[in-house]
Amino acid sequence: MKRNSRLSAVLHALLHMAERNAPMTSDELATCLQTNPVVVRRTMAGLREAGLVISGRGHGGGWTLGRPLEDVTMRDIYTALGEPMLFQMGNVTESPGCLVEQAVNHALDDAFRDAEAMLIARLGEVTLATLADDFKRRFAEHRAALKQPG
Amino acid sequence: MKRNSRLSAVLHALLHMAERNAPMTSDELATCLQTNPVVVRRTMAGLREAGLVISGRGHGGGWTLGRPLEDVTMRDIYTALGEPMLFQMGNVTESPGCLVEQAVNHALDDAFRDAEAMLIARLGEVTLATLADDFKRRFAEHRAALKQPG
DNA sequence: TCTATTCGTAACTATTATTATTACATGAAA
DNA sequence: TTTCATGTAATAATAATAGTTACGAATAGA
Repeated sequence: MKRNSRLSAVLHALLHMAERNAPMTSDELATCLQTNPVVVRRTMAGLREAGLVISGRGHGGGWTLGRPLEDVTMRDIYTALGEPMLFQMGNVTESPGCLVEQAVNHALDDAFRDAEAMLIARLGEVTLATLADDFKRRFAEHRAALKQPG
Repeated sequence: MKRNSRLSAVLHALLHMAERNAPMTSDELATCLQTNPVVVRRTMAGLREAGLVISGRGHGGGWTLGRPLEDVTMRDIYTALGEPMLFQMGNVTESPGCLVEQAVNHALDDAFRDAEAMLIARLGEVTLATLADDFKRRFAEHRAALKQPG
């Protein structure tokens, strides 16, 4: 059931970075995300190009956020990742000669395009700050639950 | 770029069946869809269980539509296919212990769930008859273009 | 300068999901 | 009873993704 998880993985990484003042190394992030440091570098490369994160080499190097949490939406991240296909099901042929297939593709494209537009708009409404606040709320609840069990 | 194409393939197949009065064999459908007859049988099995198509064995056997075109929506087919995942990107962990990951998953789940609901609703609005009409329109246009070139 | 560290990236391997194929059993019609 | 066609399990091939190894380049500190 585990599919392309880059978007959620990246969000996860960025929030962990936000919790810190110092740069996080690819190794640390890889441990957080339960993956490989090279995969981290590969994924973060797109974000670096978009200015969302900054990387530094050598001693004290690693990954830092490049913009305030309020200024980065999930859509920005989606874009920086190269706008990967959101849908599992695509059309088979790009320019089908079969008119039956054209009719099918047209109907599906319409529906999928609208849903995708809606999804992307939603991604644009949520900033990293929103997510960080949600995390803090969960953290507070978690601590309260520990203090007052039962 | 070619992903799970079952929905479009099945629609394609059903419309070809609608154009005929006799049953179509798995081999014929496989040729239409540029795939393998066993894949056709496997895919159509779900539709048969849902009563959307009827299969017959032996001489004169093959696949026939089980309901009028007006009574079958794209959503019915989606359901008969076992409601496959529509989205490429899922969350990594189902019940993550990490609170950061919980916050991320929650936000993504919200957005994806809404988009999925919208898409499924749209699929429910389009019947096979709609698609067949669209095909006929395209066919008429195609013939007109052939008669009057330039 | 030398060394330890850390990213950057190419090349390769492993894993997983999907699709295709083979093989054979079952059922129906001529 | 022969021929045709589906039903389905088992297996192979393919493709997408993720993981690994290896090494170069840059940076900071001794």
